[in-house]
Amino acid sequence: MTSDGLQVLVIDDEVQIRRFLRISLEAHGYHLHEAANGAEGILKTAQLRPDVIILDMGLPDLDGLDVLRRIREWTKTPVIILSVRDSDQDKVGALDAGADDYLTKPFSTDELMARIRVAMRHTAPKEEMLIFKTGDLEVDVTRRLVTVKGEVVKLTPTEYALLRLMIQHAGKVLTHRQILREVWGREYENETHYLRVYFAQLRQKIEADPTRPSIILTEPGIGYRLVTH
Amino acid sequence: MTSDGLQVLVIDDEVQIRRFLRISLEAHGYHLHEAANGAEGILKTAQLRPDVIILDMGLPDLDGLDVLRRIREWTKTPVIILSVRDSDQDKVGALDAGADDYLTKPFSTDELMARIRVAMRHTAPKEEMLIFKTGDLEVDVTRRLVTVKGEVVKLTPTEYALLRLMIQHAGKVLTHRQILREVWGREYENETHYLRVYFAQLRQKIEADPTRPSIILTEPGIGYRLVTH
DNA sequence: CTCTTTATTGATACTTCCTTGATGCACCGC
DNA sequence: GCGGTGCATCAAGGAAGTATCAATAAAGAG
Repeated sequence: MTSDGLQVLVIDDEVQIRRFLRISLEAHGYHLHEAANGAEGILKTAQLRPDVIILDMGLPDLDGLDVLRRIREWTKTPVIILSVRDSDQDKVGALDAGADDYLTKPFSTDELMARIRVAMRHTAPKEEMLIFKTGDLEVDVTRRLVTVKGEVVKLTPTEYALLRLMIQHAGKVLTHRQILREVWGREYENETHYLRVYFAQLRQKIEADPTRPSIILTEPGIGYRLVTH
Repeated sequence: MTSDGLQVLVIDDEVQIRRFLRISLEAHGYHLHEAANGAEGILKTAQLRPDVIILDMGLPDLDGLDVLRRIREWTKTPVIILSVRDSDQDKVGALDAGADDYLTKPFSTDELMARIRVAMRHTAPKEEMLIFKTGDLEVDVTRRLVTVKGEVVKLTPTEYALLRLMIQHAGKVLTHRQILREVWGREYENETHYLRVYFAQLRQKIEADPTRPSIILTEPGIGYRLVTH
């Protein structure tokens, strides 16, 4: 379970609860933000775009339900309610107002963590097609598929890493040093011969006329550059 | 809130509970289906494609968790767990196995209804691939049935898990690491030898010419890819 | 418990890729 | 011209990765 970098916003006025949640959440690899009242919670939701919101119903300024409704006006970010109130009315009201879950205090850390994971699952991982194109070359980064004029081209791991790096910095000149460091590692910084060999191989595979490169250009004495059309 | 025509499948062996739920759910406009044990539940899930499943953990034939896992092999239909057990372990186990919610008996009708509505909100209107085809290969994930040129092929549990993973990410390259982590577990991440053995076996069973694979391709130094024709 | 199936481990032949050196070309200053 | 520098290309040997067979250990069915 890799929860690294996932942002959680806790909206709760009680310092102890926030501290408690900070310890638990950070132990599980989440990144935590805090808001001590409803207005701040709404503001930070808009600013930070968290992946999950944990909302206490008992806030000093606004009613928890109002906060939830304000948030639901423009985002579907999962909201997990914490509350001391255990009545059906409260639960149904919150859930129908757009909450994704409702936990009654006192709650167990493990259960909260599990329910956060459930909420995370519901945020659909938007799988966008990352396809880079220039001239006849097409690189589908999500599938690791390279085609030239529609024909699939087989690249070795190193060749692909090289092309990938050039695409990542398309248009910019990358120095010999930078390329060697990124693809081979710091200790290969002076092996400029590798570059000659591999750029030659790469051009052989992706350039229409390898002797007259149109995609990856040589910047003599500096490095290489992948052009964007 | 129009819940007309929405299909709910209740998997529970207790007649009283089923009757109770029938009354409550039909009063709210849902259409209810019943299954009295785990096997029937799995079968009806595949046949009826309900919009929500209510699953009791205490079934006569199978463990509720096993039923959940079987269902989760091929569909993301929301599952709400009912259970007499209230421990963190049970809750966390079920939620991490793919459940969307967990209610402890006795529960209130209103809360269950509200949580069903939440589950309904989460149903993404997305097309699921229940039978995967490529070339001569056909895999029915709801029945765990694999055929090549119409002939049924017997796969071991591990072989099937491997094939299913590849299908789930059809077209993409899966790294050795990813495959090992998903099929065998995190602690097997470096046992690349397993991949060799099992992909060889799998190809023996599903490829027309195992020496010249056309379905599962090797990406040397990276991993494997299942092609989509 | 015995028999059957499946998982794991080892050995070996094979393929692909990386690394390295040799060679030729182009450009520049002297 | 001449020698130097940087770049492109080719090819060979070794290193790393892969396919396959087979034997043993472990797990599951009856």
